[in-house]
Amino acid sequence: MRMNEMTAEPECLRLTPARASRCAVCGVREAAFCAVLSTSELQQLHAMSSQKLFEPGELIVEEDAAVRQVANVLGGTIKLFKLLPDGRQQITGFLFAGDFLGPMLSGEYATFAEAVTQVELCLFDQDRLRERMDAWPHLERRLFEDATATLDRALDWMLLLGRKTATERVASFFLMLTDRVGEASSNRVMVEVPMSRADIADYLGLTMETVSRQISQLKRQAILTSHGAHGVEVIDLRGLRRLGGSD
Amino acid sequence: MRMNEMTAEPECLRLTPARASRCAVCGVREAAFCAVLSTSELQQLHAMSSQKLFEPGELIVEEDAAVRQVANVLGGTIKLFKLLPDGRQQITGFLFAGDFLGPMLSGEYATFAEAVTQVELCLFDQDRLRERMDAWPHLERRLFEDATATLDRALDWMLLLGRKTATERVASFFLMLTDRVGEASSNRVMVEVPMSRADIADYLGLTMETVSRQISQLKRQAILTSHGAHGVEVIDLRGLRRLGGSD
DNA sequence: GCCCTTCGTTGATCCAGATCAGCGACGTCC
DNA sequence: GGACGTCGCTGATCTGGATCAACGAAGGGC
Repeated sequence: MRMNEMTAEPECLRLTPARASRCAVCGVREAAFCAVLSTSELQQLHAMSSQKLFEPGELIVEEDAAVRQVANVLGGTIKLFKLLPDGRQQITGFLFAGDFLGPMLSGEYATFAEAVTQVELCLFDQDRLRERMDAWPHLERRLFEDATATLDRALDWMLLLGRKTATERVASFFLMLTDRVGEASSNRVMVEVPMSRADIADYLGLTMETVSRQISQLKRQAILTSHGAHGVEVIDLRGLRRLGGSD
Repeated sequence: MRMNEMTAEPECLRLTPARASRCAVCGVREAAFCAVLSTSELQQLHAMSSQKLFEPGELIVEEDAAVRQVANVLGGTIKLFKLLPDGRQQITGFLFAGDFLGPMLSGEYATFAEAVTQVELCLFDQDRLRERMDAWPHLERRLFEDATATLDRALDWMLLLGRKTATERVASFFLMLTDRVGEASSNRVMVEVPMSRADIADYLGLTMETVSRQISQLKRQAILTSHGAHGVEVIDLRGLRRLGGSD
C-alpha cells in the first residue's frame, strides 16, 4: 500500500451517502465485482470512479443512447425494462445493491433503466473499465461470470413468461425475493418489496389486477402476510415453493 | 453435459460431413469464434477438437448434467429448452451453423439441447478451452461478446413472451428467421423453417393450433407462401415488419 | 400397394386472465 | 382540515388464445 491512510479528505465533511463509496467501507464491496480485486487494484479503480444519486422514478439509462458509463449499484432498487411503441412494457429484471449495471461490450443498451427507490451508483467510464479488463484477466472473468448468471436467470424467466400460470408466476416472484435474502432453512422469511404492483405485473407479464388478486389469495391461504406498504412476510415458504412449480 | 452415444456406422464408409471439419475448409470458420484466431492458434485448437453427428430428435445436453464439453455447430438446427415437471416446455433459443453451444463458466447447464435436424458439432473439452481462453484474451473477449449478444436476444424475447399478441409473436418469429438470412434490401426472402409447428409454439409461448391459424392468416394476407414442407417465402417483408410491432 | 403413425389445418367451445369500473386507504399540498 | 392524486383491492364482464375434436396429407415400413 503506497497511499497514506491519513490523506486529508474534504469529502469527510459531507454527510452524503456518497461517503460510503470509499472502497474500504463500501457496503457492497464483497458482493460486487470489486471482490476479485486486490487492494492496489481497488485503489486504481476507485480513482476512476464517481458516485451519483437518483431519485425514485428517475431514468438512469435511455434506450439506444450510447452508453459511456457502467456502474455498481451501491444501494436501492432499479428496474430494467423494454417498451413497445404503444407503451406496453416488459421489465426484464431488477437490480439491487451489489449488482452490476451495464453491458460491457455492446456499444448500445437497448433497454431502459429506472430508479424504483432512491438509488446510489458507483460509476465507471466504460472505456477505462475495459482497459482494466485487458490488464486484469480476473476482472474480465468475473464480469463474464456475471453475464452468464444474468443470462441463466433470463432463460428461467422466459419459461415463466411463456408457460407458467398466474399463480405460479406470482409465487415465483416471491421466491425470487426470498432467494435474495438467503435463509433457506427457515419456513418464514421477511422480504422487502420496493416495487409497485404495476411493476410486478410488468415483470410477470400480467396485469396489476391479476397480481393483486393472486397476492390476496396467497394471504387467504396463509402463505403471506403484509407488514406495512412495502414489507411482506412469507409465513409458509414450503407452500410457496409448491405453488411456484419449481424448475 | 453428456454427449449422447449414437451411430455404430464405421465412419470411413460414409461421405462423412465430419471431413469438412478441417479448419481450412470449415464452412463456419468465419462465423464461429474461430474467426478471431490466427492460423497457428487454429491449428492448436483443431488438435483438441473432435466432431460428432446427431440425428433429429436426439438429446445433446441433459439438464443439470455436469457439462464437460462445449461445441461449435457445424451444421443443422438445435433447440435449447427448459421443462416444467408436468411437461410444459419453453424453447429458449435455436442454434444454427456457426453458433456456439455451451455455457463457458457455469459448471451446470440448466437447459436441454436437442437436435431438430441432423446436426454436426465440433466439440472441445471445456477445461482445455478455458486454458486457451486464459492464454488468448481475444478468444475470451469473443466468447464474452457472444454471451452478451445471446443475453440481448433473450431480453428481446422476454418482451415478446410477456407482452406481444399471437399475431405479433408469429410475425416476430419469421422476422427472426429472415434476419438470419440477411438480404435486408429485398421485400421477398426465402427462409428455411426446419422446426415443427409444436416447436414454434413452444418458442413463442403459444399452442400449435394458434401458430397454425396465424400462419394461415399470414398466407391469406399474402405475406407468406409456403414452398414444400420446410420452406417459406416471405413475399411482403414490409407487411411482416408492420405486424411484428418492432421494438 | 396398404396400414399406421405423425404432422398440420380447421372448427367448436371454454376459460384464465384482461378489461372496465368503483371504492377505500393513504399522503401530501395548501 | 379539506381537496386531490395515487395506489391497491375487489367485483362484473369480456375476449384472445387454449382446449377439445375431427380430418386430410405426407411419409415409412413391409
